Amino acid sequence: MKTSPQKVFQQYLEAQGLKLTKQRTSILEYLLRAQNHSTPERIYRDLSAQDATLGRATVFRTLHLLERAGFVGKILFADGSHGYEHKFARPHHDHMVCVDCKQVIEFTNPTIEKLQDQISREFQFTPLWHTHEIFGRCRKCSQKAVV
Amino acid sequence: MKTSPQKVFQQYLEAQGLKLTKQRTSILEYLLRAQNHSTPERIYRDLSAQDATLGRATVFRTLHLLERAGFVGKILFADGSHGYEHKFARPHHDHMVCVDCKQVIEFTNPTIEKLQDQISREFQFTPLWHTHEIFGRCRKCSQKAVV
DNA sequence: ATTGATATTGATACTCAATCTCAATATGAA
DNA sequence: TTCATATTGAGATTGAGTATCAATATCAAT
Ligand SMILES: [Zn+2]
Ligand SMILES: [Zn+2]
Ligand SMILES: [Zn+2]
Ligand SMILES: [Zn+2]
Repeated sequence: MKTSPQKVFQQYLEAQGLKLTKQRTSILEYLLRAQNHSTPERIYRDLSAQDATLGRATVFRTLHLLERAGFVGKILFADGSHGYEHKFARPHHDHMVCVDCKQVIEFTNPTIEKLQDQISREFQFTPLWHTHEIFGRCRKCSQKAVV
Repeated sequence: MKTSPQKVFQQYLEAQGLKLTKQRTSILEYLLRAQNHSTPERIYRDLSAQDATLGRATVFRTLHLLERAGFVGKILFADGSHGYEHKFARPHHDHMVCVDCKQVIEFTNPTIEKLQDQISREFQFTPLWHTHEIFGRCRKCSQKAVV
C-alpha cells in the first residue's frame, strides 16, 4: 500500500472536516515539484500564470494550512524574508545559507539535535520545533570573496 | 581605563566618519537598559513618549547601524517578527522562546558551537553568523498546557 | 566662538507582503 | 440532485519598513 503525499493531505483534510480543492492540490504539487525553497510570491506568480484566477490569499492560506499540518516548513533567508519546503518523506534537517548566491545547503547533525533536547530538559522547556540556520558564504562564493 | 558601550559606540562612529547624535545615544541607551528583547516599534513608542519629535525612520536606521557594527543582534519570535538585543560585554548565546508567554531563555552550548564550525568546514562553507532558536513552552506554560 | 562642509533627521509619501471582508462558488455527504 | 458549509478571489486594508528631501545638527578647521 502506497501513501502518496496527495493521499496523506487528502486524509488530513478529511479528518479535519476540510475540503480538497484544486487550488490546494495545485499548491501542494508545486511544493513537491520545487527544487529550491519556494516563496509565497513565487508560488503565486508561477501558478497564476497557469490559472489566472488563483488568488494571492489562497496561496497564503494554503501555506499556513500546510504548515499547521506539519507538511511544510519554513526556511529563513539572510535578508529576513522566508520560504517554504515540503516535509514529505524527508528527515529533519537544518540549513546553511549563502549570503551571496543565496544557495541553500541542508545538513543534519544528530548530536546537535540531541543536545537541543538535553538543554530543553535542563530548563524544563518543552521544545516544539526549532530554527537553526548558519549564514555565510558557500565554497564558490568564499573563493570569489578573497579576491 | 574603562570602556563604556557609549565610548565604544562613539569611537566606532568616529572611525567611520559618522556623527554622534542624541537620537543615536538615546536608542543605544534604551537597548542597554532593556531587560527583554526590544522591537523597533516598542523602542519608537517608548522613546517618542519622551521626545515627541523622534522619527520612526531614525529608529530603524540606528538599529541597522548598530547591527552592522555588531553592537546588537536580532532575535526571532515565534510569529516571524523579530527584536533586538545589545551585545556589549555579553558572550554569544542562543534562544529558547516560549510560544505562549513569549518568555525568552538564553542558552550557550560550546559543543553545538564547535559542531557548527565543523559542519561548515566539511562543506567548505565560511560561517558568518547563525540563528539558533528553539520554540516551545517554558516550564510554567508546559504545566498549564497539560490541563 | 564662528564657520561651513556634510552627515543626520523627521515628515511624508510610498512600497510590498500579508491579511481581512464578503459575495459568489465549489465541495462532498446525504 | 440537494444543500449546508467550507472555500475562493477581488479588492480594500493593514503594517512594517524604506525612499525622498528640505531643514537641522554635528564637528573639524579656523
Ligand atoms: Zn535541527
Ligand atoms: Zn554561494
Ligand atoms: Zn550559537
Ligand atoms: Zn511561557
